[in-house]
Amino acid sequence: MKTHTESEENYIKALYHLGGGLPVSNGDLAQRVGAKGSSVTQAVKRLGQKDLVNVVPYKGVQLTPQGIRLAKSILRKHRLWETFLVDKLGFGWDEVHPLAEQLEHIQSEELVDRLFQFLGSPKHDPHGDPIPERDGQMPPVLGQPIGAFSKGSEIRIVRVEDAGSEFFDQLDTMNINLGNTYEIRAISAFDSSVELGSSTGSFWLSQSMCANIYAIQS
Amino acid sequence: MKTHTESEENYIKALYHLGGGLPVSNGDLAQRVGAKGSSVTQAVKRLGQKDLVNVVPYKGVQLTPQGIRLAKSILRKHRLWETFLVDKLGFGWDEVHPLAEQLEHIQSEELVDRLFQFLGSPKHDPHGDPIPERDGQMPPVLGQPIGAFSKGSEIRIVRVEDAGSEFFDQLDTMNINLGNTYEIRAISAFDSSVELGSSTGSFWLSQSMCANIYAIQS
DNA sequence: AATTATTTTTAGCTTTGCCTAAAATAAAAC
DNA sequence: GTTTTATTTTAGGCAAAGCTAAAAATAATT
Ligand SMILES: [Mn+2]
Ligand SMILES: [Mn+2]
Ligand SMILES: [Mn+2]
Ligand SMILES: [Mn+2]
Repeated sequence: MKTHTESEENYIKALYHLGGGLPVSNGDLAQRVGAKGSSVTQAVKRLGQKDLVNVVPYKGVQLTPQGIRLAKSILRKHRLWETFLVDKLGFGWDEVHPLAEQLEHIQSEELVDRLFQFLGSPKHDPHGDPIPERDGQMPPVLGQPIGAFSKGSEIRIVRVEDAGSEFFDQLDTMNINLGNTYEIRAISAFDSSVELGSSTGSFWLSQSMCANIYAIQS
Repeated sequence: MKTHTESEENYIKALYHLGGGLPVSNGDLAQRVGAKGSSVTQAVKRLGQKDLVNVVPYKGVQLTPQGIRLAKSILRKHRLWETFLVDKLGFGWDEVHPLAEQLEHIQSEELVDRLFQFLGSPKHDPHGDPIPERDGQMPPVLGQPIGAFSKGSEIRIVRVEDAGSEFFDQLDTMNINLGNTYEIRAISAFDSSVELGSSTGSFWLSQSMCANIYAIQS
């Protein structure tokens, strides 16, 4: 198991996020990692030499099985650190991403294993995203967008999309957290907004908000 | 408050360790960071441009006040992470240094502050080394080498030198830990080894071991 | 003081990783 | 089926960070 640079790991993670094993275009990758297309061209060339990706010029880049393994191990670290930051250090879930972006590159199998144990062997991170297992297996991606439920459903929030800090601020303002349960009281025929009810009252959620909040029947 | 590369930070930390603010020779610095002299020459030139050091060619390199501030902040992070790894994740004190060497470069004031709190505002790390305060103040460097105490003294182990993994292994084998208390039962006139006694029995410590273990009268 | 030995710097090269601008290719429009 | 547009790759630069080998400066010995 070789050692990789931070840049390389960020490319691998971006590729996994965009394609999950399928080919990704130069442009999309450039956008994701925040670099110019020309930089991406040479970056993936280097990754190809390390057998982490397959490159077909003008066509696209694709993770190899080893690349996928690496991507998952980085994602595992990222989400474990996010869990640590929120559960143990009390960070807000909107603050942890950039920090995990750094911490995910710390190299130590032992550290990851111990962190995993210390956190109580979590299956999902503070946003409800699945934390890859040690062997690469992925826990289920939980929930459906709130808009998918019908009136009268009892639901529990299990996941939120990473839709930017304004979105997280809105969640905090509305006191919406993972684990909260609501009843779907009404669905607007006009703008598809949804009225959620709980013991403490009820409130309306815009269609945009609903699309980024995932729940399961409870 | 600019952002620095990992390499730069390692140079700054090495300079602080070697000179603590006083001039350091190119050779000593090269040895410490594990690079060749020529690499060091340009590295310190870069650091000089950032006003972190003063360089006098052929004479030596010296940390500026800003350099010292930075060095302390890195040391603070290093020792806080070591404390985390030992206290919370159960690592042995011989294993944590290389990991802290990576973690010390994570950039976030907020993270350091929260970690500090989470660990119970520690003043010393798992080896008994002082953890710099937020403002740069240094807690006292505790203890004297065991060889400095006289027969009959009641002592408590408060610090150990970082003298390599074999040293730590020996400590573990002998079950010597920070906080342990002993009575000095005898001091060999032949080889300066020391007999330490406790409720569970007694044992002899070589002069080399004694020189790397620090204690206070208790 | 002159010579030798050590240390430090310079010069020149390499790799990673990013950039801009120009050329080449693929996709879309006419 | 050309022509135009968009995407991708090449070419050429630059900075950080390391290296080796040669030159220069300092320190140590005769
Ligand atoms: Mn990252
Ligand atoms: Mn997450
Ligand atoms: Mn380090
Ligand atoms: Mn320490």
